[in-house]
Amino acid sequence: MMNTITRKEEILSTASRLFRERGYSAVTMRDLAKEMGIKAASLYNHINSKQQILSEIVMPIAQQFVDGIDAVKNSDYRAEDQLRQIIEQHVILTVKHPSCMAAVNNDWMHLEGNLEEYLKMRSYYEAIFKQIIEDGIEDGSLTIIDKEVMLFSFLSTLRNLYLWILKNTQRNEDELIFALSETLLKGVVKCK
Amino acid sequence: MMNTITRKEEILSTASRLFRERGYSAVTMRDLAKEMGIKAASLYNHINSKQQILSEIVMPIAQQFVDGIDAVKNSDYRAEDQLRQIIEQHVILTVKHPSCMAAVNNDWMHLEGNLEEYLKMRSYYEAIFKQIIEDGIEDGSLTIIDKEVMLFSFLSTLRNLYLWILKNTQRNEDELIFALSETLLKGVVKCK
DNA sequence: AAATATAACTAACAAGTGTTAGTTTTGAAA
DNA sequence: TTTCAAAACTAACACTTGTTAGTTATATTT
Repeated sequence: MMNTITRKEEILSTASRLFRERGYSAVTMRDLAKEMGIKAASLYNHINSKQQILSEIVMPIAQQFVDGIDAVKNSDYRAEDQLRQIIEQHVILTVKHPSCMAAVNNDWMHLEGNLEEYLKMRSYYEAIFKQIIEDGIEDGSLTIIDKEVMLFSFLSTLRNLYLWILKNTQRNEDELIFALSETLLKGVVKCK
Repeated sequence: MMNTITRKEEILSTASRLFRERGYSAVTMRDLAKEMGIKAASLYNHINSKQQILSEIVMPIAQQFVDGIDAVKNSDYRAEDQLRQIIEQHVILTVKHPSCMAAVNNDWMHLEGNLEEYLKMRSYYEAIFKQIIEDGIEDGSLTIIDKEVMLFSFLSTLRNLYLWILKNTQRNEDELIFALSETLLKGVVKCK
């Protein structure tokens, strides 16, 4: 039980970086191998297919998001704070796996065996997110102009987070969580 | 001077749809041809290369965004309303060309001859956007927690707009502009 | 009807694709 | 030092890629 990085993990992390830079289809097994200093055929000692690489990058992250939003939804916080927790969860997972997040957002359509399962998880995540928004409307803490637009705006910003994190590596995680929560929840115009 | 759709325009619009659905690299010239009911070689009577198709989809839209934000910046409106105009411009352009917007966002890295030019336009656009935000801070209309995060959040939502528009074809354009402006500018939490 | 330009076609190319089979190297356990 | 499994290698496969050359069909103009 050691903490060493296996060759397979190395493949997954190199692949996720290349997928982010060029997209899944534009990365060949020879590209990936060259980046690791080996030959393409050698990759198959560790993985079964290119498809499997994508699945192993995307699916575990998708599962973590589903588990995370379930935990938030089942917590005793009020809706407004549940939204803050969702933001926090996004920041934490994205800081940990920025390139995997890119694949989740941009390369999911190239999943084959897991496509249906992935889409179900995605719908489920959005449905719970929407329920939390509706809870907030009901308890009176949210002024929603349009709850669909709000959901869309939150998800857009959160799904793009990996780009922000790759460009601003130096900045503090807690600061980001705070700034994002304030910006998304309270907006940017001074209250009158 | 007729208003008929040329075969080349047909190629560009079919290609942009396929690029949106599968990504540039995953769409072959044979896929594109089959979608149009012809053979791949026939495409070359109208275009010079696959690369050129991508350029002709991405570059004109990028140019329109640059021109548009210049017009906004040079207008006499106050910063807060300039932000509303940027949102409006995004909605209008995205409703008109949703699949092109997808290519601008997701396939720009596969530009070859125009990559540098594209990146310059993108940087320029973001710089002007940032200036408008700074104007708003200076004139006191914006309470900015973090202006970088604000810029990021706005751009993330606006760049994803094509997804919203493709899913909500029935909804009114002006309604969307209003809802987006309110959500992004004023946030979602009730003012105290 | 003849001529012409446009746009389709078939066939093929050279290069690149994911993947497999079989072989050699490597490095730790015996 | 020998043994042996893990992981690298070379070579090749069947297929797909963007693109070109040369030819035929289509439809408009003369």
